[in-house]
Amino acid sequence: MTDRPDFRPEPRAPKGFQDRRARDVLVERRILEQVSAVYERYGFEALDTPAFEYADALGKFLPDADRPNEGVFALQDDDEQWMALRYDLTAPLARFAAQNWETLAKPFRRYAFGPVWRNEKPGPGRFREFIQCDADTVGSARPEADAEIVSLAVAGLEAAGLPRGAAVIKLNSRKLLNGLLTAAGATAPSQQLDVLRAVDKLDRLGPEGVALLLGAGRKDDSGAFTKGAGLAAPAISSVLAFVQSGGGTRRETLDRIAGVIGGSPQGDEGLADLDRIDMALKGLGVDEDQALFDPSIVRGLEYYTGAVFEAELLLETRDDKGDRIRFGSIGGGGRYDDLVARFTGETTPATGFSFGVSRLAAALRASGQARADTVRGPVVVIVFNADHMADYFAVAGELRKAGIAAEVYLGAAGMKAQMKYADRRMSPAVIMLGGDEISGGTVTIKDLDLGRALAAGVRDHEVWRNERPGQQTIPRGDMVAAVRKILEGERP
RNA sequence: GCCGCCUUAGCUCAGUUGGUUAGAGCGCCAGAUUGUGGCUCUGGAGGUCCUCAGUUCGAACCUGAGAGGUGGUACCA
Repeated sequence: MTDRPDFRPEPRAPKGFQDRRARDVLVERRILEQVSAVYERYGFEALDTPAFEYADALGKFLPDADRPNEGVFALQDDDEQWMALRYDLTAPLARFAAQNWETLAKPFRRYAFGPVWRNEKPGPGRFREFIQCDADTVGSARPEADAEIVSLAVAGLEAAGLPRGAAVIKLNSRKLLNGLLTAAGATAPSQQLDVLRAVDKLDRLGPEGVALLLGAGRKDDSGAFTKGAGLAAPAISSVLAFVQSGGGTRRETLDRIAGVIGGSPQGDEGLADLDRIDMALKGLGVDEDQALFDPSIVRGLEYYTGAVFEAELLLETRDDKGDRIRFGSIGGGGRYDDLVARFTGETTPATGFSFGVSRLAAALRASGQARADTVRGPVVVIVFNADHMADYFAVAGELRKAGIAAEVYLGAAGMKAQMKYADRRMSPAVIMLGGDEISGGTVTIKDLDLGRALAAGVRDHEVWRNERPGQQTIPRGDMVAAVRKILEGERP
C-alpha cells in the first residue's frame, strides 16, 4: 500500500468499531446459545443471510450518486450495482422471504443473529458494527402472532440471564397512534411525524416537555430550540391524556385508552388487536409485570403498521464511578405489513423482535447480573530445558485428552517469567518437569489458585517463597487426577 | 448536523504570570531471589506535551484554524 519505508501506521480500530476479548466473546456466545435454544423451542428456524445486500433491497437508505454511504456502508460492484452492508436483519429477511416465497412453508418463522453495520456517528454504547439477534414471523396477520413474539422476547431475555422483573416489554399499536393523530387533527404528514416524535420523548422530558413539543416548541438546557408540532391546546391535552393512560393491568390501560380515542375507526381496530394480544398473552403465561401496554411507545416512524413493542431495562444500573445510568431500551420490534410488499407487490403481514447482543451483555454487566467469572487460562507446562520438549508436550497432551486445557510455554523467558505468565493467564496450576522429576518419573504440580488465596496474608517474601504453598511432587501417573482435584476446588 | 467542554508516558492525571535536562501514581521490563507468580525494596524503558500556522529572544502554556474525544441536543431502519 505505502512505499514509504519510514511510514508507521497507527494501530487502532476504526472509529465506532471495537475489538472484543475473550471475556466479552464468551458472555455473548452464551447469550446467543441460550436465546437460540428458546427460539427453536418456539418453532423458529435458523437463517443466515449475507452481510451484503444490493442497496435497493435494503430500502429506505438507498444510496444515491452523491451520498452513497449515507447511513450504510456501500460500495459498487463490478457491474456497477450498489451493494451495502446490512443495517439490520429484518430487511434481509424481507428480501429472502420475497425471493423464496413460493417454496416456503407459511407462515415462515425464523430467527437470525450476526453483525450489522451502520455508518453513523458512534456514541457511548453505540457502535458502527454490532451483533443483533432477531426473530420474525412472516405471513400471519393474527394479533396472536404479535403476542407470541412478545412471549418469545420475554422468554429469550430471561434465558439470556435477565432475571424476572429486570426488564419489561411495553406494547402499543400504530393503529392507536393513527387514531390519535386523527382525533388531534394532525393531518399533514410532517405534523404527524412531529407529534409522534414528541410522544416518543415522554419518558425523558415528561408531560410538560412533551406539551411544549406538541405546541410551539421547546428550548432545552443547552439553549437549542426544537420546533413544535403546532397543535392547538385541546388537541395537546387529548394527546397527553392518551399518552398518560398507561399503568395498571393491560385491561385497565385498554379501558382508559378507549375513553380517550375510542370511536375512531383506526383506534377501534387497534384496541381490538391489543385486546386479542392480551388474551393470547394470558394463554402464553405472560404476566402483567412482564408485558404491559404503554401508549407512549412509538418506535421508528415509517415501517411499523400495527403492534409495536419495546423491551425496557428496569434494573438500576451504575457506571464505574457509581453514577446512575439510563439504559432504556434494550430491544424492540413490531408489526410491519408492507416490507415484503416492496418486492412482491403483495401485502405480506410480518411481525418480529430484535435486540442488540452486546448491549444486552452490557446491561447484564452493569446490573451486576453477568457472571463475573474471569477467563481462566490453561494449565501451563513449564519449560526447563529444550532437550525435554517432547516430555512437556506429552504432559500437555495427556491433560488435553482428559479434557483439561493445557499448553507448553513457548516463549523464551526463564522460569520466573513463566510463573508470572501462568499467573497473568489466570492458570489454575503449572506443571514442572525438571531434571529431578524426569529422572524420578514424577511431576511437580503447583496450585496457583491456592497461592492466590494465601497471598493476601503474606508479609515476608523469603518465607513465602521457601514454603512453596500448594506445591506437590507426585508420580507422573497420578498427574491428571491431581490436576483434576485442583480444578474441582474452584467455585462452580 | 448544531452547542459546550476536553486533548501532556500504555492508563489516570499534575505542571511554573510563557524560561533551558516535562513530572507523579498505576502498569510494563529487570535485579534482589542462577528451579518458583502474587507482598516488599532497588533500578530501567517509555513523551512529535493532538496537528499545522502565528505572536515572542524563547511556547506544553498565548492566538487562530484543523483533527480527535466527550457531554447535551437533533436524527435513528
